[in-house]
Amino acid sequence: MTPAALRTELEKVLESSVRSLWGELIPDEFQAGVSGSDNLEFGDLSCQTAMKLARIVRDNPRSIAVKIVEIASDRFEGISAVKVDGPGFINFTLSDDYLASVAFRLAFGGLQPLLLDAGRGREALVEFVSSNPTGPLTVGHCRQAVLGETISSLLETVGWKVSREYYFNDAGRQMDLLGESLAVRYTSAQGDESAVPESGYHGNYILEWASGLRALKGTGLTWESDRDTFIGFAEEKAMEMIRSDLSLLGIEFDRYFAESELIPGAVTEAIERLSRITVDGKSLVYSDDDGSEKLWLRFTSLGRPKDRVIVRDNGTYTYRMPDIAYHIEKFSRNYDLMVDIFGADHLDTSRDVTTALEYLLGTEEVSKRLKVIIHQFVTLVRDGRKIKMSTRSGEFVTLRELIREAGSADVTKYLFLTRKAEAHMDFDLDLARKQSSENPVYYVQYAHARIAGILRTASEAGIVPPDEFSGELAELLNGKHERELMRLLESIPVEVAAAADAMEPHRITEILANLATGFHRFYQHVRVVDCDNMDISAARLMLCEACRRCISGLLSILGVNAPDKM
RNA sequence: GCCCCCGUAGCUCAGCAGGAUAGAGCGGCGGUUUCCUAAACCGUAGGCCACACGUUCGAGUCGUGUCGGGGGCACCA
Repeated sequence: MTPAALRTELEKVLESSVRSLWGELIPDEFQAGVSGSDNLEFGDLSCQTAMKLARIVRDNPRSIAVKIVEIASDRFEGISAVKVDGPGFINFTLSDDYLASVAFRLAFGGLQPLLLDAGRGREALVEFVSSNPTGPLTVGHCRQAVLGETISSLLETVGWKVSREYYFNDAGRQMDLLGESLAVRYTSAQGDESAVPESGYHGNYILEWASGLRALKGTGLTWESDRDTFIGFAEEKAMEMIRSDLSLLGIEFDRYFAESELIPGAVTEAIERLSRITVDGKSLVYSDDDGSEKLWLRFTSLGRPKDRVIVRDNGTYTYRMPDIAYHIEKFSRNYDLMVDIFGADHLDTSRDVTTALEYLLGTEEVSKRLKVIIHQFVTLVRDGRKIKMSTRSGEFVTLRELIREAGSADVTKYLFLTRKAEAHMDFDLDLARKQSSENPVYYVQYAHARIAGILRTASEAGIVPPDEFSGELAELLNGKHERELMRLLESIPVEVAAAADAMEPHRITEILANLATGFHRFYQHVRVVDCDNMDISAARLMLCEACRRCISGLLSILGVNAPDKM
């Protein structure tokens, strides 16, 4: 039985007991929740349902709890003791046999087979980074890249089939500016910056592109007659740069989706669909009376704060419109779940897009299938001071520089994932560089390396973990420290599934830290390799292996190495 | 102007669908290595969970308001 199944089973037994006791008093939606207890004296699992039932069945919670336990107690599986405590908590103690069997399964099959198969057979599309090809990725993109990748692999771990997609704008004004910035650098022999348009791109990487372009095409190109060459070359170089930045984090996208694929067909169609919708007798799309091509979307009729321009005077689209078309396209691909990961600067836009989609596709459809995660920005801290960043001016810290300064991609990824997405984050470079106990990555990796060391020593001593589960194995592990560790291991699949469900990867770093602490404590109190007690050594070795596989499995969700030596 | 996030130990932050005595790391103080990695472990001090009101058997958690801090938003994307 998996930890998830045990809890579900327990809840079912409790629910059916409650219904058989109080029948029609109990509402249809009633559920008996079982959760972990944080205090050992209250057992391993706990149910608070008696308190919630007090008012419905007009009895005191304690006597309700006692009644439930009386009729249900012989139907609990994997439970060795049930007790009513305090005001009416029902507390369960997990049986030694069950705990040892979970550890055994972890040791031999790893974490994944024990996870709730929440995503089985379903497909998800995760869109992230989606930075325009105008230069190297920055610190902000780095946080998003790490979040998106980790959410993707977290979903995969619980059984989803995940596609990672990168949407980029290759058709807008920014690409013109980029091309022009390149043209200026290309034309002036020293790559004189003064001529670069003020709102253009000033980064030094454009100098390298310029000399690359001169090497390839000579010096005869001009911005006036070779616009497409400049823009095309810049885009190609920028995408190269971005892919290589992403590879530093071990990220590969399944698809790069270009905005130009949607223009004009899909966008025109989306505008038509929107203009057919009327709210309070007025079409959602309207134009000014001056005869220009400009079109507005009447967001105020949809409960949004402002109407927005969707087509400019010159016939080009503002950001929102292709994005709406892109989302319609994504919905048509029939994913069960679409996740958008955006920075805080996209909040307003993203809500507009979501609102428009709700009117086009139905509110329920959108809220069921689209999940938008907005993450707050990162501030870099170096020598105790915050660093200012801005992309267009060229004063920014790139993802590449960040990883180099932090010391490794592992540290960078892990530190980003110690905060929840929606919290502002100070990334402390000085802390990242410290190879000491202050740095949480090393704490976890050290636990893994320690276990690997034990396994090496054990194998030299000829001790191997048992290859099948038996009641004797559980008896060998009935010590206090063994039990505590098994209890911790047992809770991990449930917590990982919950983290995946909530799409909150920062919980994984929490779980890892707890697991590392649990193991270090065990290690301190219990000697594993002992040639005078081969049976007990083998059993304890199995526990070590279970820990090791959990740690490496969780680290691999984060894309972080699990070293065998440090 | 509109919107978002945060306010929990000296510092950086967890706290999973409201539950039993509020947690971790770092820093402080005091301990633990004839033994599988001391990058570890154990103990200890340190909290009106910003404030007020409300919802209820019960609030760090939910609601409203106040105060304080951070950030975002334009026919850029």
